[in-house]
Amino acid sequence: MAVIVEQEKLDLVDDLVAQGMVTDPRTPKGRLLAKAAKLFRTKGYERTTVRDLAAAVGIQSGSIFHHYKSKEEILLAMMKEVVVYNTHLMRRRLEEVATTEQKLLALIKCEIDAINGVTGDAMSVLVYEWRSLSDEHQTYILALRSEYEQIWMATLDAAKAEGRVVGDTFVLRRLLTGAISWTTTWYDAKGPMGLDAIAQETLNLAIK
Amino acid sequence: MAVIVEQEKLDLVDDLVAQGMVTDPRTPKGRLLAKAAKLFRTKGYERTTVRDLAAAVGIQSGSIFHHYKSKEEILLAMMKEVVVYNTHLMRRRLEEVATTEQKLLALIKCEIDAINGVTGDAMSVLVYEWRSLSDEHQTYILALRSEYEQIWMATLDAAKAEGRVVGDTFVLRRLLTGAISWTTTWYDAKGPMGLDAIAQETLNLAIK
DNA sequence: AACCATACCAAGCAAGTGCTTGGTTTGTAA
DNA sequence: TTACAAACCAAGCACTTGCTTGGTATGGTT
Repeated sequence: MAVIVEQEKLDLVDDLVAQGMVTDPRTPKGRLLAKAAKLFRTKGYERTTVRDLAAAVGIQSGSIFHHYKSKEEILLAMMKEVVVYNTHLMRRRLEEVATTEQKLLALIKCEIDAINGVTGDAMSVLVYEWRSLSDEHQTYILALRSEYEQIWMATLDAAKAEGRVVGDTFVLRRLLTGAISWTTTWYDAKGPMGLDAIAQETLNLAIK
Repeated sequence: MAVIVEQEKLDLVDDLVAQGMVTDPRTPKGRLLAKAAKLFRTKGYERTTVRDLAAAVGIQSGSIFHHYKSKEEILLAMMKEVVVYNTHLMRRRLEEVATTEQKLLALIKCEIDAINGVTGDAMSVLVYEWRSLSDEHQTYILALRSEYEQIWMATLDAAKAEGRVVGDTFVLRRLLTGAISWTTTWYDAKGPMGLDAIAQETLNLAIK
């Protein structure tokens, strides 16, 4: 089962690579992006120099600019691709379940997975480093995320209509965003609690 | 009533200033610290230069180092003082109520207030810029926060004992931390929803 | 064999960074 | 008036930053 799920993710990556929506992680450019995500997450974007990036992939600092024309473009590409990938993944996962409660759990699982799984580095960067983008790039990423957010709101509103949610769904979504984003700071893959358990506890907060 | 509450805060500041635990905001050093908090929050610590800080308070960049011996020491002092202040404030507020539910609401209100009120700049910096501290200073601030966290855990455990909380209190605290911290990114003082209303919604998530 | 895009190197530049230094002003208290 | 600490200036140093330039190596295609 877990293998099937993982296979689904790989297929999705290949799909998106074929459509030119994300960078192939097996190319030098893709490996640079992955290393950059890891460094930006642990050290922060500003504290990470292009020399750090170059050293991490084993090239000269100037060679970075063969792949990206500026440091900020690396940040932008990273954020763009992680949003695209997780929006597509979420859509697929939603189609696999029927009830509103299951859909809500699916959304929560997706987001917890996104920020603690393979895309965790890029997601953390997306959440915590957006101020390092130029104003126009911030606006661009925000627009990209709007589709993702609409899916969330539709599901929460459905749950509200069924009486499973009390209070304002708008506020609820933002409280959940914070709660889930924050897991990146404390979740320990080697700890006793798995991601599914955390997702279940989060769902318990959201619904009655 | 609001006036009394505000007066209580001012008295607390004076107390802590008298004890040498926080910097008097009416001194040049204190004003520098406040401006630094605002800049660090909006631009980020790394993106804010000592020349930015100096310009904000109207002095030369070199004069910064008369007050603090390094840029990082400003960050450290800011974090230290905001933790001390809010821990003391939380203690006072807890003494004013009796039931566990009231205590929990008091904690939530305190934290939401801390991150969106007068100490909001410094609190946001505390939450989102801790990676810019050296390792030993990170450890130091973490230790400072432990008392604060113990108060939270004691209250959540009491609520759990009363059957008002389901699930693990440890996880609950971290989910709440994230939810509340994140409000800094979306709360709008001019918006329709007040801080008390947000606190109430947050409490509704936490307890049955 | 000729071509060409991809990936990279070696060297360095212009701008900006945190911080230092030696000296000056200002307010306060003896 | 004198004494002195707090607050600040003017100038600049040593270093790091993102990025540029002109060129080279490699592997696949025609």
